[in-house]
Amino acid sequence: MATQNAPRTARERARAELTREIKEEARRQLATDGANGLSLRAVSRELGMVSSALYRYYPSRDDLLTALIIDAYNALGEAAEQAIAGTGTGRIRWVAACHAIRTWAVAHPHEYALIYGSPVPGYRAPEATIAPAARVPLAFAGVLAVAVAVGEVTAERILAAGAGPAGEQGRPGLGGPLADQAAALSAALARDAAVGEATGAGAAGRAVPLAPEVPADVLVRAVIAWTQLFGMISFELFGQFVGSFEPADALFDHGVDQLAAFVGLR
Amino acid sequence: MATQNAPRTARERARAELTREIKEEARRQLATDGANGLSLRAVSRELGMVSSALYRYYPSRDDLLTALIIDAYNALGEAAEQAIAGTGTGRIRWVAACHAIRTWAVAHPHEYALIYGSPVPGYRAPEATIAPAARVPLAFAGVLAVAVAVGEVTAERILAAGAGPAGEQGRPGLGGPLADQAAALSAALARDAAVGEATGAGAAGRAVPLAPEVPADVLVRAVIAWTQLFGMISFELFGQFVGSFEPADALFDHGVDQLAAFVGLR
DNA sequence: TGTACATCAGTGAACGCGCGTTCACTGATGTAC
DNA sequence: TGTACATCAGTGAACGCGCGTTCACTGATGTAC
Repeated sequence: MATQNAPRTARERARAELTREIKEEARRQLATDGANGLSLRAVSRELGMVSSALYRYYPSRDDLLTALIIDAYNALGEAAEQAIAGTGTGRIRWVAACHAIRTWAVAHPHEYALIYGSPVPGYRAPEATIAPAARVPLAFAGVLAVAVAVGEVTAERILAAGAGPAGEQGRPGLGGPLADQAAALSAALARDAAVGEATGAGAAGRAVPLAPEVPADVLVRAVIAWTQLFGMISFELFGQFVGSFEPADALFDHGVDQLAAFVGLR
Repeated sequence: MATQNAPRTARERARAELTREIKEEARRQLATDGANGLSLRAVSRELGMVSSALYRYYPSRDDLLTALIIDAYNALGEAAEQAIAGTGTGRIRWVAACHAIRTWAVAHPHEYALIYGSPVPGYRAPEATIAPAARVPLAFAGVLAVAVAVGEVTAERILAAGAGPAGEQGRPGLGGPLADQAAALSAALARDAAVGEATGAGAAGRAVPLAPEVPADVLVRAVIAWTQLFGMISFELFGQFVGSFEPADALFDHGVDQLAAFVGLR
């Protein structure tokens, strides 16, 4: 989508400002009442305007929710991208991205819940959310692609020898001390991986594979690490660690480290 | 808590039956409207009774929700326990539990969301949910404890040599080809692990460590695998895989296998 | 076995509440000439 | 620079809705003697 033009008139400036304030207040309500408790009336009340005035800005409650979702995906995506932007080895960048994601999530637990928690019943995410949602997976895939290109993925963790452009299948061939751990990919899984881990294309149809140079089994390991990252954050934020691993800092640091190694990053 | 006595009188039978029906209908509504949409009025309407009648069974909406949460935890816990009950190596039992958990989650996505999704805002889980919530982690810990006892955890993955009762600390000592992967635990993490991974004691205060014979670093790896398992299931059910790894069967099988190896189970 | 009383399930009306959304309106801001 | 008209932001009243919970009540079921 094209970038918003800078507001020219006073009206446009006021509109941009109020749009910002509406979302800000809505986020505040998200924190106290959750996504289902988000109410146009409450937002307008808090802003000192009449509820019907909000309809000049968002045609319905769901549209406001969509705006919040998009903002959240973008904020998280940007956090990850910025963490990666600095120099460093693939592993350092990977780990930095993981930490940036957690930091954002801990700072914005309700926005995190909005995008990674249980779906809001009755709400169907429109296509406009797809691209922002893809930023995080794309960021990880980018790190991986570079790391593979410059030889920063430990060879012994890539099975099936050459594995080439990872297309058809990554068959055993085994070898190395990690044999049992690095099981061969099933045909179905190799196919999924070949299509591209992190396209995020979703409803819009499958997009191009984004990291075709990354061997399928490395890509699959990255996906596993990706799910672990968000599993850990969700457990932390949603209270599954209460009484055991809390605060979760030490566990998180260790887990991220372990899974970076698991992916093969050095 | 003591087991419910079998109903003696017709009244008691009718009450047990209606209680069951109320929860059944409530679960149905959970599936269509989510936890926040659960309404006593709607439930009673569907059961052909007046809304106030429900208050003979549950003193408030939140109490009904609590009952559903407890049921869900118990159902999931039982699924895991039964999968484990069969004979087999530690690894086979571990993997079977993972699959049983996913199967249940896929079959009951809304109950899964209730217990592992974003917390219901304004709802505070009472203590009665703690024990049922602990069943799954306890089940995994049990598998692990047995596996360690009978020597089914691959030695090279246990660092710090003897590591003994895992109490004080699991210090490096490194060795083996997995050196970089099996990083030393930080002091904080070793302490957490020593207290016991899966007590689930939560608000009730920390319970006894449940697997003191399991080396701390193995326990921590198990926790990492545990978070990965639920991360993968949540991504599948909450729609993060849309367009890429769907259906997620192949990815799930592979991930579970990889992380069982990661834990050290053979 | 039969009666008297206590317990309990379910009724129906009512309370007070907040919600999303529509609509005809007023008055301020912006634009074309 | 000044006027005439068009655009747009915000108002206030109203619509119809569903919710949780309370309360005094009726009538059926269970219990003690």
